[in-house]
Amino acid sequence: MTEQGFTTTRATSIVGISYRQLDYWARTDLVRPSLVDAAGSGSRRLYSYRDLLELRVIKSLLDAGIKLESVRKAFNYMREHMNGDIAAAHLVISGSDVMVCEGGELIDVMNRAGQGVLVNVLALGGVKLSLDQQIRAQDEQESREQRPPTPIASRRAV
Amino acid sequence: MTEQGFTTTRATSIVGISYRQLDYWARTDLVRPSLVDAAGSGSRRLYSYRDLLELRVIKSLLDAGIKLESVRKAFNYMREHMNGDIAAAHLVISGSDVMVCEGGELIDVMNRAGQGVLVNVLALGGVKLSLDQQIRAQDEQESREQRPPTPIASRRAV
DNA sequence: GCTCGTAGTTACGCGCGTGTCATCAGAGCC
DNA sequence: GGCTCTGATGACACGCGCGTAACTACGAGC
Repeated sequence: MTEQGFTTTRATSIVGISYRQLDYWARTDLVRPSLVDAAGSGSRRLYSYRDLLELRVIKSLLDAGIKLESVRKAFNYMREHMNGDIAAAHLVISGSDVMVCEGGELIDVMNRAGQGVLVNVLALGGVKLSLDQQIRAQDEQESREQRPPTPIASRRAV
Repeated sequence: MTEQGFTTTRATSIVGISYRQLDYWARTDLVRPSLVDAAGSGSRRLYSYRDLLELRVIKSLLDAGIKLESVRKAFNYMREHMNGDIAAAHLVISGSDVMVCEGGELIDVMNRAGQGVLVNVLALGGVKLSLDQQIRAQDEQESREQRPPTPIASRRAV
């Protein structure tokens, strides 16, 4: 199921960002497609599920009002310190520090917030859930659009 | 003590931002000096202690990588919902929601983070503390510079 | 080999400041 | 009062980051 990888257009609609934004992020090394990278005009990028997860996390951070510059720093760190089990972890950003930690350590982190430093917390499990949900929704919609003949008419309505 | 209000230059050195930044914030209505606002070229702004507190909070948010746009929204809300006892409160920003709440409710907030939404937490007490500390430090330095004769020589060194 | 869709590229806009200079209020001096 | 001196405000142009619009170029699949 879910054929190998995601094209840029599928990625944009699943993650909820524009093509230009995704393109810009790829060019500026924020998230490069890990399956197939672009190789000159006319080639096609191909994103992995993991890539989508990262893209979704980034979108969450941006939506929460974090500057892209901070996001870049956070991901430079995250890429080195993530060993698989994303689901239960929390991403914590505090000033220039970034951490990925489990629920228990969270209380710890909150104490650091006492010093007058702002702390950002994002549960990665929740992000993964909503991403999966979105992928399923898109799959359904696509098969609904392709199987019943309802042919060109619906396309022209746009 | 601490004569009535703070001039812009004192405010910048206490809060730790540039004059142009403070000026920009005043012009764009982020933080206006509540004691004396500018009244044409040549006039002088005068900031209250409360203003400095706000400025410091804003700096904390920016240092943590929050976009100024989000900061503006947060303050529009905060100004309506702050009734004095800042010390024990936490400022919480989550997506487009802003809250000011006490320690107990924090656990509650952390649960919201489970949904895959990012949560920003800032302890206002800590901010106040470090602000007071900074003001004292500046006061001391100033009296050290003015009392002992060590006259023009030290100024020329610049 | 032709079309379609994606990548590449350039110019542009907006937000957030910064550099710079003219302008002007107020303090101090005469 | 009139004068200069100081230093803050106003204003305007500019730079950087983050995209977007619009157009070109090119590869893949029919």
